[in-house]
Amino acid sequence: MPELPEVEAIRRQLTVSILDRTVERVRVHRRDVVRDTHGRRRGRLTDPQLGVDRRIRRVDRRGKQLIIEFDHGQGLVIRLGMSGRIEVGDAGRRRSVPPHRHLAWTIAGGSSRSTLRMEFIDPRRFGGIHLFKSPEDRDQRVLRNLGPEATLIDGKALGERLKASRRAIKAVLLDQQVLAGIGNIYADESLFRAGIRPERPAFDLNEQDLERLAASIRTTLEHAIDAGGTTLRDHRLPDGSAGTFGAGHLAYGRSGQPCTHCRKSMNSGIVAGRSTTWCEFCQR
DNA sequence: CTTGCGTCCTGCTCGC
DNA sequence: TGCGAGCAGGACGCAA
Repeated sequence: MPELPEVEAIRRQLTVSILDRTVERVRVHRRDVVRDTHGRRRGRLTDPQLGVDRRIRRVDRRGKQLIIEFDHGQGLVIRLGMSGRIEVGDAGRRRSVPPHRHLAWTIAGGSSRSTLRMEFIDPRRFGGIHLFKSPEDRDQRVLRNLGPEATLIDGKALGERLKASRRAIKAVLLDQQVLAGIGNIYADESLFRAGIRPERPAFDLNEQDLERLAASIRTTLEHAIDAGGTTLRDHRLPDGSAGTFGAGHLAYGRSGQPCTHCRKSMNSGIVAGRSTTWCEFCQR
């Protein structure tokens, strides 16, 4: 589930807990979730690559990927896939090991703070961790094909990205090369809020449509970030709390329920190969 | 260039 | 109550 808002909410919490702290050790419980700098799943993994004895100097995000950079320039690009999450807690506190925990970092607390444990957990394993050896390596290799951040898009830039595409607008919004960060939930939410049908060909949108769509993408994502994202099932913030934006959904998951605008029943079907919910009357 | 499909996985929900 | 089918936030690769 993690789309941009979920990952950004995770990033903000992580910044508070782990930024500027030093990694003491790492345990790899499932090495095939990690891709080394050659993109291989079974290459050698070394402590320095995973940040041991290094200070965490940046916690960033690009689209749906979380980025942790250490003070020697190496770092991790974490993709959460469908079911991935990052958990951070007090290392001293004993508790049962969560199932599907693939990596665990122990992070020093410094003079007056407690030692932390940060874990990567991903039951379905659609997610994974890509190692990079420098910020340039990260941008050129791991994050190469990502479009501009969805939070920053405006109507003009969106129009340029769509060009004369005949693809359904929803398919285009889901394409990370066009726009980075939108997934199935926020595609439906943004299109509903902009009053645009998901199956409409991208080239059919005029300037005004594009402005409305770009604006609804930005505001929908902002509100979702502030709510900690949407927790349908798996998404959790690092401290274990859930995102509450689900209560604010106007489209996603509301099939058969009344449209919040015209009160008629919301439609659903498959668009761009994904389950899609929209209002037949309010979206044109 | 497109779309449409299957694939990678686990686990939850629904209908019989 | 039990069991299997279907479906899920994502992203690839392949065939047509």
